[in-house]
Amino acid sequence: MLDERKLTVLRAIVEDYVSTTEPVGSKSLVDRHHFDVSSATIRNDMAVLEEQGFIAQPHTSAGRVPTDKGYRLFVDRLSSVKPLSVAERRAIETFLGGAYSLDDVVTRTVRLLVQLTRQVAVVQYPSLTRSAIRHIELVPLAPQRLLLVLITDTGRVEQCTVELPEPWDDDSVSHVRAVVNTCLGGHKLSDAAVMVSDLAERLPAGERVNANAVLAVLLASLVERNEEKIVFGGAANLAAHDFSKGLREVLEALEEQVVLMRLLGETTEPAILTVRIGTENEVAGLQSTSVVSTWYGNADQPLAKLGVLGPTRMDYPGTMGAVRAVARYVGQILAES
Amino acid sequence: MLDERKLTVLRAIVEDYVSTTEPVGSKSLVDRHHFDVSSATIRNDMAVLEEQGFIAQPHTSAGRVPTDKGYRLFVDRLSSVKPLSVAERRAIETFLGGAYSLDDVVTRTVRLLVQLTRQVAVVQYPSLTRSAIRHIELVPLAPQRLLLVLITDTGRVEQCTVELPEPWDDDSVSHVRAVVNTCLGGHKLSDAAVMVSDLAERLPAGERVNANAVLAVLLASLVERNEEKIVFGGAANLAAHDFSKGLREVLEALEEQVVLMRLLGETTEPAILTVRIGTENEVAGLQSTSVVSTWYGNADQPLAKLGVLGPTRMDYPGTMGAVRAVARYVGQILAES
DNA sequence: CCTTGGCACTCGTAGGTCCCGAGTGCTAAG
DNA sequence: CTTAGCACTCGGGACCTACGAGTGCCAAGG
Repeated sequence: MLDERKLTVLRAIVEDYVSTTEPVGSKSLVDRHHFDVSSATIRNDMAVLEEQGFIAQPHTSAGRVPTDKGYRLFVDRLSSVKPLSVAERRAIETFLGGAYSLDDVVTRTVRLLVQLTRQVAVVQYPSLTRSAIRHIELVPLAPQRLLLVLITDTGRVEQCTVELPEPWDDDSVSHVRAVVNTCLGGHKLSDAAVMVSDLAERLPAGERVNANAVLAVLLASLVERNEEKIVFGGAANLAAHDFSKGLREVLEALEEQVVLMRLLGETTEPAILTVRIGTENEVAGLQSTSVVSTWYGNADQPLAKLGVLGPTRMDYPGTMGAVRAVARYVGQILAES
Repeated sequence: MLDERKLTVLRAIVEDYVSTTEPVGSKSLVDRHHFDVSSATIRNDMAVLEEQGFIAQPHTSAGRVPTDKGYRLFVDRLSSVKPLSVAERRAIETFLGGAYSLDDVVTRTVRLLVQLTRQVAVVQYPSLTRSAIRHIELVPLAPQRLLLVLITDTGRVEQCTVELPEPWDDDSVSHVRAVVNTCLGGHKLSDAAVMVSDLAERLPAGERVNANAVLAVLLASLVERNEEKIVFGGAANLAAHDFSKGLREVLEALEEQVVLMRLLGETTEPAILTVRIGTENEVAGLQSTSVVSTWYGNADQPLAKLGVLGPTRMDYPGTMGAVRAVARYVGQILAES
């Protein structure tokens, strides 16, 4: 139903519109891309494309603009991910290589994506439950209060104060700390729950009450509350693309943790780029934006997701290239540490 | 040179303009505030106020708008900080009371300020150098690499990986950890530098090389790099106030750590509210905004600064009230833990 | 010297009209 | 199926006008 040329026309429309921001007409189309047919023929093709819902005209007598469905077809069949230049790759490598902690890696990743795509970047911290316990530290604050610090193998450091049912001396704390670390160290946080009963048996009765309180907080509050940690950057780039009215709406959505999570939530398989275009996006207020996202981490062990958000009129091949490249490097960097 | 009534007129102009967003004329002024003089008299007063540079007219024949100088006079002499309502105070108390970690306190503080003022909130983490060392943890990652975790009495937890000149076994690590903590624990980070030489003497020669590497990183990199940590929120509120052109500029500035720091940098004395209006602000790109900021922490021991940023046309008394109240509660919350 | 009513003047905004041109759809011929 | 030709549409810019809020000034009165 759509012959080769019509697809080429659609691709040309998308490319022109993305680069000029203006509805593209049949005439300028034949000029810019040297089609060997006349503008009238292109007009006929465009009529068909419009009938099928791939393009639309904003005003009766203006050029055509791609619809979400049109972008979808473009992304699926008419374009390929654009690899980064050598210079860009080297820039990523050196920039991310200089990171000295997980926080730093994440912050730099956001800035990198913002820089490369000139859009909004969203990066999730490695999932807690998918991480393994590297160390658990208990720092006494008061007789019945201590600071619980969890360090994972992915570099996350989460803290939480715990109120104890009974007073505790330093020796008990040290002992429990040692036992907890030998028992749970190296295990995934998602598996830790089942090992707790086992752990309690190794402790003298006098230490169990408090130890249980600590473990309860560790598994219930600390992990649950911090499981999803996510940051974004590049909001200034939204102001450039004229979002007409929606800017405030978009900014509001971005500042909601929950929304950000849902934004990346649909990212399905690891190592695959997910693209959600306009209304495909379920989040209200972001239906005039597109999201390109993917997992990062080792192929066999995905850690979390990252992505880029911009107007539906975005450079998909370029954005996809940047997201893919950055995700790979981040996975690499984190695997080393 | 400015009699009582002229000041009242200025106050009325500021208040009207802030609430209506529209230039205010002599006629509407006498209506809204029941002056017992005619509009002609007010006009004369306004002419004087304009001559002195406190107000200006956007177009030849429009009402008057306060200048930065006008706002300055208003803040200094014509208004007083507006205390929060009882309901608001209670809301602050319960909301901040539920925080379980420093990160959480800071995040909640930002959201609170955004909520209360409907503007942009900026909150600094407690200064590292002003904090005392509560605990230092060394987690071996590899024979020649370990993770250094610093926990301060203000609840900050900073991490950093350290490359060691020589391989280290677990016993050495434990020993050094113990010595470091007994020597440095409880001392201010700003004082820690001088104690390091003392510390080295307590260690066997074989452990000194690595211990020195760790301490160097602790004092040089970790503290320095993270000394200033600062977050903001409420960017969506900028979109509401029409910043005409400058929105992008403002957003860009806010995303720069350095700029944020300079923004609060001028906040002078603890317990005093600092207000910087429009061009008083040195940061380029934020010269059409005002900043209300203050220190938080105990009166005798300020921890860091927080503030609110908005258009010069802002509700100063209300904003100042919110900033002051929130700063007090945050100081209180952090003092407890 | 301050206040006030009166009045002419300014000028930005809103609404209306006109024209241009890009872009379209249709038709008839190749 | 392609193409040239042509009538048609309609958004946007240029231009104009009327309106009215708001001003500055002046001369008279307290």
